[in-house]
Amino acid sequence: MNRSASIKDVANHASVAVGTVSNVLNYPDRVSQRTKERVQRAIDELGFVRNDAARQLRAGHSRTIGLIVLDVGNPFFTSVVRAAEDAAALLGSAVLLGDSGHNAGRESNYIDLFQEQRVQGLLISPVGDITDRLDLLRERGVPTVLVDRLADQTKYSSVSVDDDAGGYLAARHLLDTGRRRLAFVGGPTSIRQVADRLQGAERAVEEEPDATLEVLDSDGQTVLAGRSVGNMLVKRGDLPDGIFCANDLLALGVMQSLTMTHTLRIPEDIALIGYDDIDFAISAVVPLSSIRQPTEALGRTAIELLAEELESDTPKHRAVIFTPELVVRQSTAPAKGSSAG
Amino acid sequence: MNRSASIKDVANHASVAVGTVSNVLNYPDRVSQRTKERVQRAIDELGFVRNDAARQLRAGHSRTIGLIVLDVGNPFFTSVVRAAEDAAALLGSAVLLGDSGHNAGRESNYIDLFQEQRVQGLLISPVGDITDRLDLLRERGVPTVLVDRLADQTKYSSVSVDDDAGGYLAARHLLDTGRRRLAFVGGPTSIRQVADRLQGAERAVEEEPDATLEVLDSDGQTVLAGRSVGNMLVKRGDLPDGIFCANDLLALGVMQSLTMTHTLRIPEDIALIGYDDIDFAISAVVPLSSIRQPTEALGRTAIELLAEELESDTPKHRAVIFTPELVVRQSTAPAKGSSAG
DNA sequence: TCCAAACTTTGAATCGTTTCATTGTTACGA
DNA sequence: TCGTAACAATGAAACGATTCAAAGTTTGGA
Repeated sequence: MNRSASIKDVANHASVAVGTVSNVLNYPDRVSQRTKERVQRAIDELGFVRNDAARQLRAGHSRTIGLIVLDVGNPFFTSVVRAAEDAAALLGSAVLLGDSGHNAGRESNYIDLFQEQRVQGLLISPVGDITDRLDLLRERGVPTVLVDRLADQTKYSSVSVDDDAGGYLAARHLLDTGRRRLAFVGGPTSIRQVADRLQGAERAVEEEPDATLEVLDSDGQTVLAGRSVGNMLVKRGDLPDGIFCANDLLALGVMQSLTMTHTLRIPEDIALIGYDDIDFAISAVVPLSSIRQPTEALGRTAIELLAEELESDTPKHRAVIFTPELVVRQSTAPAKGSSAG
Repeated sequence: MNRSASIKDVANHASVAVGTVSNVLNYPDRVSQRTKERVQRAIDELGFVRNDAARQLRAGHSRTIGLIVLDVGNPFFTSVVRAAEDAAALLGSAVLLGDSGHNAGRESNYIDLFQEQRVQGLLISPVGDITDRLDLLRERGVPTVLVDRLADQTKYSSVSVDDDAGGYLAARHLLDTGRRRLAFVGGPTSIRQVADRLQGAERAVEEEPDATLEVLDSDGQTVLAGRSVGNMLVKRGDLPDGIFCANDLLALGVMQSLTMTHTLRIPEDIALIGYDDIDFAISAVVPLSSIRQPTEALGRTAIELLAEELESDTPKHRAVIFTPELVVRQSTAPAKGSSAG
């Protein structure tokens, strides 16, 4: 209804010039105590709130950073988002969050929106290969940092996690606790993350001459898919003694089907390790060992890399790759008296 | 680096007036085909992108709606957010998302930010009682709709879910499937939602003279808390034949501890029903019956109520209360030949 | 050929803030 | 009393898009 108060209204009400009000807001040291108080009172009485659009128009840029993730519902991204928000707050910037939901159309809409908002920069976990679009952004002076995706380092900075190392960690842990007949359960290896984790696991297994690794395909990355694989194993017999699942949901499914038999025990008969360390991992029937990704570091570092690009004019990009972390719980406790290492 | 192109640059490049460029963008029908094409070419060549700050300054308001939720990681809110975004898109507005994380400070920061952004309106699931703050917003002409919280209808519109009805649904379902010795497992009843669900359950139990309801307090709303309660029950003996948990995590915990004994069967010996219908409910060892909240409807309706307030000058508020829905799965299958209803 | 109506295009004014050159004020030593 | 340095306050210009009254152009009937 009644248009909100402007800096001009405040100036009139306090009987000062608009420039003075602006100084009170932005450079309090330049203003005398008396004036400051008078202006402050006017601000309070009128309930004045800065109009960010006008600020931004004058400044030529906003104080916001765009962040587009593939799925806010995914704990991995939720955690990244939170860390990014906190890191951005330290720089005095706010984060505009967009959820593409793995949908290129939504992703594109958010990029449009953020461009119109003149965000300072963009953090994005892209749906597909949108380097063309990002190249354009770069030309327009919108620096971009790729999240959870390795980038052409001559063009972009990026933060990602070394999935090969994660796979190695998981398999190595199974081997270290005495297991030798390993199985890898994962969705289609066309998913880069799955392929990398498998590759890392193979690398570990090759270090032990007497160890083997069987690859079991799963129909998706869900609890139900894991349960099918588990049921298949139980029916088939000839069980592995250590199972590495490409994510925790699969692992929980496998755990359900194995424990449902009431004859197989975890970890005594079969050790089980997942990936992602979701909240549920610790509360599984048998607490699930897992590989934790440093999500907070991802979010924080993404903002820091963006800040670097904003500060320097020399376009020097960096690809920061984090190493995931092994989280040991009961599901991989050593089988026999062998030392836990 | 190179300041991005303005509408003036486009006008020069196409040899037309700025007003014409604006018309091409906003009222294409007013512009001749020839001119339109010329302007469009200039736009493409210069890579012109509208400056939203300038638009907004002129328009006096933004085309964004603020949405502050308690926890984006919570599937309940994730779903609400998504629905709100889609509904807002239909109105040509974008949603600015803020995650208060149950923290009043963060919440306040977001309100400040959104006010500076001159959002058209605010949807909020408030941390505590911030009606003072919201009253101020209302005076300043920022309509607010409360989400998942019943509001003073003379002042605000709100969307919420009837937890009493949900509790009734759950308990009634246990009774309908032949159970008579019921137990309610929930965190502190100081949480309104928990208290309401319990109250609804009590209402249902009172309808059956031979039914009883035992209330079991839990230490929080987690899987682990549920497991403690389950373990306690198993140790104690004298088991109920139907358990209603105030949320699915508790129910999954209870399920774990009961099935771990390998002597109790769900649903034959004890039926179990949760609340929220999280993704995991369907993939539990025994698929979990639950109460589903209409999250999409919540998000959509919140936006619609806001739109109503924006359109009419008469401040007429509405409190829309949704009724949750029973989702029957195996965990509450009828105990004995009794008809499933 | 002329006129009026319909259609196009123009460009100055406006939104609210920040910036900054200019003007005004104060304090103090000479 | 004067001069000047330090400090305060002023207000016009600028940012980029939209609006709208006014001016310009086209069309077609008389």
